[in-house]
Amino acid sequence: MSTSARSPRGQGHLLRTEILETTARLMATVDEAEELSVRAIAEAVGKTVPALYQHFPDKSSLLTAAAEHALNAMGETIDALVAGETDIDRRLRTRAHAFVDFAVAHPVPYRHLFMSRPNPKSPNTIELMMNSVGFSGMVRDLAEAKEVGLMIDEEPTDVAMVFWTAVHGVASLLISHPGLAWPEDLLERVLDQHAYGVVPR
Amino acid sequence: MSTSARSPRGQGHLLRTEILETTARLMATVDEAEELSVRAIAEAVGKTVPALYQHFPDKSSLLTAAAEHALNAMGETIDALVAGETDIDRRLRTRAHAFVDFAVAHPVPYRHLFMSRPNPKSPNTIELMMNSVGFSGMVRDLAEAKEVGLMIDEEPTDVAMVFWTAVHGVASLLISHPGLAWPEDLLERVLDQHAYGVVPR
DNA sequence: ATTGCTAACTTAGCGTCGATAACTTACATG
DNA sequence: CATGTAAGTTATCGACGCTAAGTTAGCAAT
Repeated sequence: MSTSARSPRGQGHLLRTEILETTARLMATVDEAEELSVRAIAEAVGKTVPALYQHFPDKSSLLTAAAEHALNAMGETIDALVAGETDIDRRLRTRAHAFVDFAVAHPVPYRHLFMSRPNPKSPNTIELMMNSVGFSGMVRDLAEAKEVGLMIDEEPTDVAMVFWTAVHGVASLLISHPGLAWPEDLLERVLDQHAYGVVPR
Repeated sequence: MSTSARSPRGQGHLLRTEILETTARLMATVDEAEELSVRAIAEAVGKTVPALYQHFPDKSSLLTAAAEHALNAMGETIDALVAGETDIDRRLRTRAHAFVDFAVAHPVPYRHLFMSRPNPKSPNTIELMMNSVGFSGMVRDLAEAKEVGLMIDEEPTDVAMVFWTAVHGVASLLISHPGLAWPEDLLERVLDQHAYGVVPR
């Protein structure tokens, strides 16, 4: 087994970062996170399997941690996109689109984070999402919309959760069943229905 | 290995039914369909592993076929519930509730059918759902709503897909993250938002 | 009644996997 | 220079999906 050089004393945590980056990279080469074997990851990193288990309690936790990297990147993307947008409605739609775009572009981490059974040894992925994906920003937008009279009198947090539930539904179906004849602009339709409803005004 | 009697000549397909029923039963004892091992299923059936592989090309197809049984049962439940309901709005809400109730009550088959990567060797699960879960009935309801002026001028099939996307989002999140602080009556909120929107009237 | 054919299985085993106990080696510190 | 311990490796366990090859039971034709 060809292994890379050992880290200097006290720098063992460097390996952790390398494991995460390598795993995140390998995720893009596969259809489902679980398809990655610990052995394959270890070989790509240049270490042996037990070396990985010194940094992560089990395979699932490793995959979750690697997927978080991608998630955080999405959070920053959304923040950047929304920063230049003053219109509240546009801001909310931008968030939704960025989220679905991320899911479709990175189905492996998305599926592992939001569509798999949560691993009790890993942090709760929904809380993760709320902290990293600008959920609080979304709540803020909705609160502002309510103040300006653009939203009905509901709790912004509740509306945000309902909103995100639907957006997740879109992402989830697009990922699980690509190539299916979804209505064109499914997301826009979902957003419109959430905004105006289907009962005639 | 204690195996059961061999089927009479030409009745080998009897085993297939028994495998499916046993697998469906075992699914309720586990947190995820993939946790069931082919060996465990074979033992519960009272046959050996290769006997199972004469009826299903691989493990995933076996699990899918077993999950369909439960799905069809749900379809019949929905039909029965809806039959006695004349109000269109109530009928659509009944469908949604029955669907989510099924998902929460049978998370293992639901997850396998709608939240896993589709197996090319198995029938498309979304089409399965559309045929078995009263999707066409839902489209009919929406068309009727449109005729009576209860729904805006949109294609009923498209609206049904958007509608179902959101309902699936609810089911998916309730399953993947139970015990989380979802808004009480999350589904009712989703349905209301779809009906009336969040933009004040 | 015996033989042959084939459906309905079983035996045995391959390669892979996640995980771990037990050992080794390099290095900072006294 | 001795030594403790961080940072790894070696070797292995039990379970898994799957399959090639062998076996047995029952019906059909002679």
